[in-house]
Order: sequence, then C-alpha cells, then structure tokens
Amino acid sequence: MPAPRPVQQGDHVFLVDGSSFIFRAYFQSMNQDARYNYRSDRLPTGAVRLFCNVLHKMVREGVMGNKPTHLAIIFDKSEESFRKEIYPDYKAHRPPPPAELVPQFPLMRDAVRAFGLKPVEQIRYEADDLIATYCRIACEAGADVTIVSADKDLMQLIRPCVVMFDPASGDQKAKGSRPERIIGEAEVMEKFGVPPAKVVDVQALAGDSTDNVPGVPGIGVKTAAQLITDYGDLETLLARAAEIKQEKRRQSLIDNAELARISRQLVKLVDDVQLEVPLDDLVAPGLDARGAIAFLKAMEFNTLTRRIAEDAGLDPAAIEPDETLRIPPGEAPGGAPAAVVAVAVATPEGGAVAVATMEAARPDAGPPPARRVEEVKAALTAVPVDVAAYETVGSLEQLERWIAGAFDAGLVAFDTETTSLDALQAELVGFSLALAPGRACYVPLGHRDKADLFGAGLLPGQVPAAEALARLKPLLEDPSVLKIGQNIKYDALVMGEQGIRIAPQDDTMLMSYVLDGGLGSHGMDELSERHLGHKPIAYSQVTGTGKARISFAEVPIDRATAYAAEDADVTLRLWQLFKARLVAEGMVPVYETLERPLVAVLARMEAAGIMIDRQILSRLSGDFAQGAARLEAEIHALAGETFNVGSPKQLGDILFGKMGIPGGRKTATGQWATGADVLEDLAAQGLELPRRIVDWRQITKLKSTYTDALPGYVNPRSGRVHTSFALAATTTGRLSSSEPNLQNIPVRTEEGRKIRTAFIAAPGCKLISADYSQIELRVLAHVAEIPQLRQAFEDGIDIHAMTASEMFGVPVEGMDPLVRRRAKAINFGIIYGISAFGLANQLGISREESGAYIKKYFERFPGIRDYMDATKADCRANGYVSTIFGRKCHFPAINSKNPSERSFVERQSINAPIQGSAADIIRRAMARMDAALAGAKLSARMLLQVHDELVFEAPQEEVEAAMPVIAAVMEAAPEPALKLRVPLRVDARSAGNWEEAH
DNA sequence: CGGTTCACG
DNA sequence: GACGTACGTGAACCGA
Repeated sequence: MPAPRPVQQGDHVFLVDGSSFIFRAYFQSMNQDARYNYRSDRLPTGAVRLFCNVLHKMVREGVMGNKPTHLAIIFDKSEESFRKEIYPDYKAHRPPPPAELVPQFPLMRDAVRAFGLKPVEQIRYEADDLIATYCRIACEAGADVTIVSADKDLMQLIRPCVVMFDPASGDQKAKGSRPERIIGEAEVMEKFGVPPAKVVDVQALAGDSTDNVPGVPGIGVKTAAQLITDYGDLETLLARAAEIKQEKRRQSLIDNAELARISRQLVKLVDDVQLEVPLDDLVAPGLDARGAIAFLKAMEFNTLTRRIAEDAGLDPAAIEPDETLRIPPGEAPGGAPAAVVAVAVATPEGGAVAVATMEAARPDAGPPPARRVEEVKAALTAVPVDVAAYETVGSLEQLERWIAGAFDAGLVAFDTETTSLDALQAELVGFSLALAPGRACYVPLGHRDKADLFGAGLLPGQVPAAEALARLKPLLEDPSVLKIGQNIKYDALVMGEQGIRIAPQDDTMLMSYVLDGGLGSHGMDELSERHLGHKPIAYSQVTGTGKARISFAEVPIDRATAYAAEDADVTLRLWQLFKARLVAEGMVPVYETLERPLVAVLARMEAAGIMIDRQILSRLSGDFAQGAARLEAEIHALAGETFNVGSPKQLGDILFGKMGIPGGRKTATGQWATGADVLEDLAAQGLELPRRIVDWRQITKLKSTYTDALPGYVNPRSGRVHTSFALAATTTGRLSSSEPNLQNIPVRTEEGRKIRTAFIAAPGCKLISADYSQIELRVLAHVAEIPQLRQAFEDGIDIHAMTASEMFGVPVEGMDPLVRRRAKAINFGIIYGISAFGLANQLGISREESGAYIKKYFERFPGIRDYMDATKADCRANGYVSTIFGRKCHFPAINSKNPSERSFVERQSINAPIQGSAADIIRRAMARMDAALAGAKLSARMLLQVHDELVFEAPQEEVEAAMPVIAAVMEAAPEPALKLRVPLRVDARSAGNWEEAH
C-alpha cells in the first residue's frame, strides 16, 4: 500500500460507488455465455470478473484522460443505515439480491485488496454518504473529483470540481443505447430540471420508489422541479404552500409537509461522516501486479491475468494463485437439505445451486431467507394496489422518462395488450411498465375510435407506435435490465413479431408453478388474490363478454390504463415475493434450470411452426366423410330408426333400452355408458351395431378433430401451423399443447397414422423425430432401485419380456405374446399407481386374477412396493412429492377423509415423480439443444415436443450430422446434476413426413 | 357449461 | 369397510 499523501490542488480523486457497480456488473454478466460466469467449482464469479476488468482499466488508464492520484472503492456496509432510524420503511421493499450475486459481495472486496487498494465501508452509513464526505474534503483541498457511479442520488454532489462518470456498458462493444458518459451540471439540469444543489429538494417532493422514499403524493419530478424553481427551495415552498392554485396539489403539500421533510432527510447525503479511512490514505497505487495476478488466477480469469502479467513483464506461471479464496469442500453445504445439495452441486447451469449452499456458509449474506420473505410480504402492501395511481403515457418524452427509470431500477415488469390470445396473430395495442409497487404506466399505441366505422381513426393522446417501439427495444434487449412478465412467453412472441427480443426475463407464472404447483392455478388474477389480497380488474370487465365484447383496441384509454398498468404493478409485486420465496424454499435450481430457460426455447419453437400438406388432409377428409356416411346408413338400418349417432344418450337408449341388450353399465350421472370398452365387449359377443359405432366414432373423430380442423390453424403469413405450448398447465411438469394440440396427433391405428403423413418438412429439409425409449420405466428403475430392471436396461433386453419371465418363470426366448402383453400392462399399471380393478379392466380378466398378478409382481420386485409405500408416506407427511431434480408436485387432498378421493390422490402421488422426472429430463435436453446444435454448426431447429419425443426440421444435407448430436444431448440430459442408475436410450429417424420419421 | 368420448404420451 | 379407479393432457360434440 503506497504511503499516505495529502490531497492538494491539481490532484484528481476517484470515488467509486462499489455497491451500485456490483449490481450493474452482475446483470451485465448474466447476458454473457454462462461458462464465463462460474469458476470451475461452480462458484459464481461473473460480476467479479467485470468488476476487475473495469478496476484494472481505471487504475491503468484513468477516465477520460484523467488518471487518479487518489482512489477509493466504497461499499455499503450493511442494510442498517441510519436512515432506517429516521424512516423504518427506507429501502424496505428492495428485493433481495440475486442468489448468485450473494457470494460475490465478499469477493469484490477481496478483488479491491488484491489490486492494492483498501475497500472503504462504514457502519450506519451508505456508500453515498462516504462519497459525499470524501467529495467535500477533496474539493476543499482544491482537487478535482470523479464519482464513478450511475446512481442518480449522487447527482446532488455535482459542482464545478465534481463530475460523475457512468461506466454503464462503457468498455463493452455493446450497442450505443447507454454510452459511457460524463455527467455534469447540464446533465443534472436535464434530468431533474434544477441545478445539483436543489436536487434533494426535488427528490424530497417527488420521492423515489426504488428506495421507498415517500415524497409528496401526486408530485413527480417534473412538478417538483417547477415548484422548486418557482419558490426557491423546499422550506420556502412548504411555508407558502397555501398560495398554490391547484387545489389538489396545495392540499397534498399542506397535508404531507412533514413527509416531505423526512424525505429530504432521507435523500440528503451526509458529508461530515467521521471517516475511519482518511482521504490522504487512499493514494492510487501503481498496480500491485503480483497481488492482482494471485487473485485473478484463483478466480480463473485468464485473459486479465495474461494482460496484467504482460504489462508488468511477469510470468504468470511463476505466481501462485491465492488459495485462501478456495472454499473448502466441507464448508459449502451448510444446513441445506441433502437432496438439494446433491442436485445443486452438480448442476452445470446451477451456479445458483452452489449459491444456496454458499449463502449458508457466509455470515454476511443478509437476513436469513425466511425472514427475507416476511420482510418482502410486509412491504408488498405498503402501497395498496387499490389506491395506486397509474399514468397514461401520451408522449415520447414521457415514455423516455419511464424507460430511463427502468434502466435505473435495473428491472421492469412488462405486459403487452393486444387484440388476440394468439400471440402470432395478435396486433399490439399498447404495453404497460411497472418499476416499483404502485409505480406503473400504460402506453397506448393502437387504440381506435369506436365510432369510426372505417376503423382507421386512432384515438388522440397516443404515442406513435413505430417511435415508441424504437425507444422500447433497447430496454427490452438490454442485458442489464431484467424484464418481468406474467406468462412472458406470450409477450416475447408478440414483441418478436416486431423484431424485438426480450432478455433477460423472469416469469411470475413459472415461479408460482415451481413454488406452488398443485396448489391452485397460476393465472395472475388468482395469484393476486392469493398473495396480495387484491382482486385485479378482470379482462372481461374492460372488454365485455359475449356479443357485446369489444377488441382491446376499442377500450377507452383511461380504462385500458387502469387495467393494464395494474397488471404490470401486480406482476412486479408478485415477482418480489416469489423471488424471495425461491431462495427461502430452495427452489432456485428448479426454476433456473427447468423453467426459465424454456421460455425462449418454446417461443422459438412456436414461432417456427410446422408445415402441413393441406391436399393430403382434404383428401382424407373426403375419404372419412364417405366412410362415415356409409357407416351411418348401416347403423340406422341396424337400429331400425334414424338417430343422432353422435349422441351417447340416444345411443344408450337404443342399445340398452329399445334393443334390451343386457349387461349395460351406467356412468356417474346415471346415463348409460357407451364408451369404446363397453361397445368392444358387445361387439365381441357378436353384435353388429356396436362394432359400427366404434368405427364411426373413430372416423368422425379423425375428421372433425384433425383433417377438418388442422387447415384452419395455418397461419396466413407463415403458411405453417403454430401450436402453443403451456409450461405451467400440468401437475407433473409435463408441457401441454393447444390450438391446435399437436401432442395427440393419431399414431395407434393405420387410418390415424395417415394424418401424420400430412406433417411435412419444408422444401429441401427433412423432419427428424427423436424419442426416448421407455423413459418412465427407466426412471422407475432408477428411483426404486430395482436390480433386475437396471440389469435389463443395461443389457438392452426387452423389458416387458423380462418382467414376464421374472413373474411367470418362462424364458424370454419364444415367449407367448399374450404373456408379454400382460407383463406390459402390469409395467404400465405400476407407473400409474396400480389397482386390481384397473389392471383387470385393462386386460379383460377378473379382479381376482389381476390381484394375483399384482401380488406376484410385488413378490418378485419388492423394491417397487417399498418405493410406492415410501412415496405415499412422503406425500402424506409433506403434502407434496418431488421429482429427481427437486420439482415439487403438491397434493393437498392426500389426507382426504373421502376414501375414493384419497386413493385417487395416492395413485397420483405415485405417478407424479415418475412422469415428472421424465418431464424434467426432456426439459433439460430442450434447454441445451439449441446451443448444442449451434455449437455443431447445424441449423436444425426444434419444432415440437411430445412428452418423450422431439421433432426437428433440418436441411437434408445435415440430417445425418444432426441426429447423433440430438441423441447425445437427450441421453446426457440428466447429467451432471444426476447420473441415472440406468442408461437412457434415444431412437432418431428422419424422413419427409412425420409418419415415416416416427 | 358440464358430461362424455377419444386422440396422444 | 366403503368407494370408484388405472397416470397426465386437449378438443369435439351433445344437451340442458
């Protein structure tokens, strides 16, 4: 450390706001390739790396030609600022820092020391107060000061001897949305409308929602600036408040004078802190190259290590890494549950995981997660949703202020309003932004005059859409600003149509799904009621329903603002809660690896769509129509009367009433049951009519659900069919597909398979279908640890034949197909939570016989009964079961008094970990697929997921290269989080259509 | 809008 | 010992 030297005229003091820098660096790091963000032992280091780069540059080159003579890196000591003593809610609703950032706080300080500097921090004071104090002392000594920060709260310090420098994306090649810049008096005037000395007065009136400074309700920066300019300062204004003409404003100022004074105290920086480290001690070092290299090597920052070594003429290999920065292996796990640690330690994406453990090990990581959740909950309703006043943005200037606010906050809740639920057909009508609870706006773009019959007339008071979107794009694409949405895949698709990406993003619907899957739906209205105790304005309330329903474009703008801004506000509040809960409940790895990455993946798949051959479908429709007509005539003849063949009620009456066929069964509602199983039974007795009904039903089903309906889903712009995948719809973690459902395209019958030939590859391309073989049985073999099953999968033996062989003692060679079929049914039954009744039904045998099979099965595979019993007990004790990757499936009815309901839930709880683990595996494969294909220089793209199958489209010439890449990603999907005890196998085929590829 | 049926995994 | 059943989906159609 260099010797102290008094600051004097001509010196240049650099004051770096370390705390705000950390957050910036973190969000920036989130946008780069994940492997740069972790050390080889999964310690998250991305923010530290960016911090070191800038620190190095500052020491070496200075800023804007000025090199520092004195340099202080200043941090917030803790959250217990003296401001909390004045106003307990100060910074109260700050979300907790991202989990991956937490272990980096102490590393930042280590970095500062390694560069030969002293991190400066003082209890009770924020970094800003220390900066203010150093600033005053330096100016009094006649030196110049550069404050390195982007925090607007520091702007009050600017004066002739003080400038601010915003490193923003400074040394990145990033686009020019936020160039690095010097902030002087002119820039402060521009932002606050007053000179720096009066900034605190403006902030006292306008408040600051990110820090929870209350201000005076109804007064924003603009009004505040006007008032301060008119009256000179805050005290004069408050003294003469009675003179103000606008009634509401006058009253608000009179009522809230004290609040304004408190606010001023909160924003006014203290510049007479008793400094523990005198300014004179902070002499800028010549770089301590050896110390820096030891640190950088320990962090594994190779590029910067090399650069510094070169500059200093040192051999980096000769310098030992600083091993004190290694976390001893025994220290990490802390008190985390063993299961979580096991998942965590190995997850590649899961720096997050390493973090959960790290947090426990670091005493200075902030309040414990559970307390944090309570704090967030308490703060959430500080500004009730009901009374929040939302802003309608009617000018570009206004929009720019909100966008700047989002950049400052580093996060924004975002929501689009459109004319359609189909994102790819929807027209954008407006969007809303929320920056803090109660602070939200709506930006109308395409609201039309309802009275204008020609529909062209845009209502006045809206921002020109093209220009608004041009302003919005840099925000939505900026890596340092987190975009928060409720079902943000929809908004991503809508914005994608405008050529705008949304990244990075978080989704409250998915957070809720991870936290509370099985405990209710994850729609926003319900989440708001459940967690915020607030019922938001319903969509139908603004658009009406049924015949009177209007397009959102016709909703009056004030109504639209109330609705849309509230949605963004609610989304933001939910995010704060869920973010804290994910940490507290140990669900960060599940969210980060199984949910968050899937948003972009599915958006791409949906946008890609799949090509269909309409000619094939129309020909099939014709064939089916003929077949159905012929069958219908025969059915009427056999019945002796015409009736609606599609009516189960009429059919039941004819079969079991008029014709008096015995052995009918009734459904829950007392109607005659006429399902295929019943009709098949009757057909087996030699009856003609039921056979024809079954055939008729099959044909009409294929016609109405597929061949007739699919062409109607072709998007006119792309000429392809775009399904919508739901990520948060099932109780097990599976996806679902709708409009159209492309996960139930026929395959089991020959007639049905013809429909698959209509799903085709684009010209010059092929479809590739890759599916997991027996994935659920393999998962079962893994979780229940069944040695015979494991061995069979290891050896690649026919699993159903093996089961039959074990149970009935017959050799696999030359096995009776009927015996194998029974074993297969039992295997599936096991996965479904077997019952004698169900198995008997499936096999058409007696319950006694099926019960004997099950007994036999459990004798041969006792591990499976143990697994089932353990799973049920687990569910009863916790109310949920977990997949092998830690996804929770809640079953609150597990302890139901109703025996039938209870056994139903027990079967669900047995099935869920198996089905859900398989779903997790394919999700992991999907999350990695695009990067793997791109890494192999392949342009193949994923189009569909059908639970255990992925469908791709690839240029003909790369099909052979793509298939092994796809299979490898799928087969290795559980790793490295888990190594299954059984191998996974994937079969991949290619062809011009889906039928042949499958 | 609930019930029934049937397409898929 | 009663109770209705295989697990998970979405779409079409009927009939109130």
